[in-house]
Amino acid sequence: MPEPDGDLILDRLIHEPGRLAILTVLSSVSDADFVFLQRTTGLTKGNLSSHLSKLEDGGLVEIVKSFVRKKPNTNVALTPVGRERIARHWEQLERLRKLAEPSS
Amino acid sequence: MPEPDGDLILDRLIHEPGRLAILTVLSSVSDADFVFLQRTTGLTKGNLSSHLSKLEDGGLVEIVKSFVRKKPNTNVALTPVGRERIARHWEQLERLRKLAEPSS
DNA sequence: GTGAGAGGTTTGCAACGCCAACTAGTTTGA
DNA sequence: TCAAACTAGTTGGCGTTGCAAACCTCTCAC
Repeated sequence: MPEPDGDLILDRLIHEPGRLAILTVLSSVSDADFVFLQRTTGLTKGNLSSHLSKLEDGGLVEIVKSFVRKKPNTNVALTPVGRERIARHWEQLERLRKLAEPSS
Repeated sequence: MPEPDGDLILDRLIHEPGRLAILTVLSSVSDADFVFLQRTTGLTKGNLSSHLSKLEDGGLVEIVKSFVRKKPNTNVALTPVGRERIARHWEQLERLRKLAEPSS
């Protein structure tokens, strides 16, 4: 089965809209806590929780749990790997979009 | 539950990598047959078939089946609606990507 | 006619996303 | 003081999806 164009394979872990939103927010803030992410992405708690687990499993983010003012606090930040992979992902999308432009 | 940014909701029908690839190819060629799409997208037949059905159900593409040199031939083209929706989708992605750029 | 190949479609299943329900602890207030 | 309400998440159940393998129908070469 012929590959389409070499490396135009989109990373599903990143591509999923919910996670893309999370990663996008994280790209611009260095780190964020659960509540902040929930507000900015519009995801439900459950959703956000499971997406974060997957991103952590994939090594894209680092999660640090602690207690802030006696309440549980989940802090999330991109790992260097995550930062690189999301950058690559945007490049892939850009490349794909270019293909779609009929030179017009 | 607060909406994240109003209309930054990604269209899942379009966003799915396989279909994004199909739509991207179709954006640049006006119409294409099954085999051509399979080659350019790298999808398997089964996959391509089911994705095309979904795109058709969603009104994004028009599918015309006929016989070419006695063999079945499936021809696919974007509908005006499809063309518009994929354009909007790229806009949404662009907006999202902009959010990720920390002004650097 | 028989085998190989083209051009797809259908099926079966694992993985995924999503919401609702639940857990664990804290604050409020009667 | 003790229960109701709130904060901050996690887990479970379920429907949907994507994927590849198996299958189908027809054609052509021999």
